[in-house]
Amino acid sequence: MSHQPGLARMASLIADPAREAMLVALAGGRALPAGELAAAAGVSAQSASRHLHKLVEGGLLQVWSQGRFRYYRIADERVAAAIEALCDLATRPPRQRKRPPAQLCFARCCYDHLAGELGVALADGLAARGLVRMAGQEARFTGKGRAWLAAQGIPREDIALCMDWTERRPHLAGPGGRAILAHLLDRKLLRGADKAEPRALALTPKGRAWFAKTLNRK
Amino acid sequence: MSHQPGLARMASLIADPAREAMLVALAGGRALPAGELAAAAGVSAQSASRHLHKLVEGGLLQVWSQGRFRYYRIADERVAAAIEALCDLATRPPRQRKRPPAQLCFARCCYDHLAGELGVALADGLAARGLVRMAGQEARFTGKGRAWLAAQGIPREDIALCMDWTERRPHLAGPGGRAILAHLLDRKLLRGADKAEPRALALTPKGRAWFAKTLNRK
DNA sequence: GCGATGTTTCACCGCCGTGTGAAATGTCGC
DNA sequence: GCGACATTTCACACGGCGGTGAAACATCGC
Repeated sequence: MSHQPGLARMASLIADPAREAMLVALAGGRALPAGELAAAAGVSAQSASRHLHKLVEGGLLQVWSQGRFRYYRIADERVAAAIEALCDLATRPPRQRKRPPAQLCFARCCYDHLAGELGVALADGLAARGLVRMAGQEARFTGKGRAWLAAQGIPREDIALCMDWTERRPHLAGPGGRAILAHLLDRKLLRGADKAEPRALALTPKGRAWFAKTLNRK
Repeated sequence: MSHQPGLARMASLIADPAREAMLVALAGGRALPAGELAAAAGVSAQSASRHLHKLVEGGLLQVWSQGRFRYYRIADERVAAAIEALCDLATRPPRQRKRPPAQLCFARCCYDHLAGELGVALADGLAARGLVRMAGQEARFTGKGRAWLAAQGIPREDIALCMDWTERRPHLAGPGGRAILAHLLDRKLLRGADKAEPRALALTPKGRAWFAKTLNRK
């Protein structure tokens, strides 16, 4: 548990509306005196002074005294990059929903077989146990695999590989993949996760136990 | 003054030690249940629940219910990028001093002429007033420029351009640049800014007035 | 020198956010 | 169904942080 206390500390420096306004005002790279920054942030000179002191102490700003003026500026490009990244986050709502719901990432139907994290994990687990052999775009059950199918009561069919949309790794498809998904649904190891999203699948309690046994056992 | 209140809001979401620990624990991309995140952050389950709720509401995390467990994960790559940028900031101290002091950025001697922001501003200002014509790596005084030199009492010399180290833009160099700097120092419009840094220059009060007049007037 | 201006320091107050304990909700194993 | 477990909700008290006013400090123009 090696903490990185600095992360929260840096964030807390930006987490104030007045300091945010100052940093945004300085984002162009120009140096501005304390008074202008106070006006930009809409706070009194005293408040601004303390805010600026904190930002300098935290290494976000550099200060440069010139006569009775004190010019503040962004310390370096990394500070600007962090501010930009947070700005990107803050103005993100439109894209926020573009990402597929987490349910679809975890487990879903891909045409007629199991995809998502669970589908990839199943393919990996069966391969790790030597039940399936994967080579390039091809896959087939080994002898052990055929015995396992029989023990599970899953009809033996040819399997293929399908590149996963969210995981970018292959999962089991083809007639064999269809048979496995049918088996999982039939034995109520999987169920529909959401009425509004018919492709999303969720594990049942029995299903979790089955996957734990199937994937974890050496 | 178009605020971007979201920036401070996003930062405040990260600005808590417990939430920082949670985000760091999730930074690998894996999804973890609330209990594990509570343990990772070293807080009680109630506190963790509220922290996680805030992170989800703020769009930093996505939650996915599976039975009595609730799995949380980083919402998307942009969140990860922002966290990484802040982490970069937090672990930056060694490099912090690598950047040239602000004094050197503002005004300094470059061999024998004026460089830094002030040098670039002077070159731009003279060009904008039609006193200097810049073309590629070449520069020369115009007729108006020669009159201005005479009025200032600066001897007329050929000028060259020098690419600025910090500004990445050209400033005036060569014999003319040297004469200008000598004039500015001689009339006490500029002075040494720091004993420890002989190249750093600072404006005197008179110098500020002179630059304001020289640069701002149409 | 003097007043004016830009900036900082100090002490005080109010508020928001967090931790905590008790209790409610939803889900699993039996 | 019942107890166990993971998680959430609620109400409350504490602490820290920011805003404000008064005053000190530094510098410029004259």
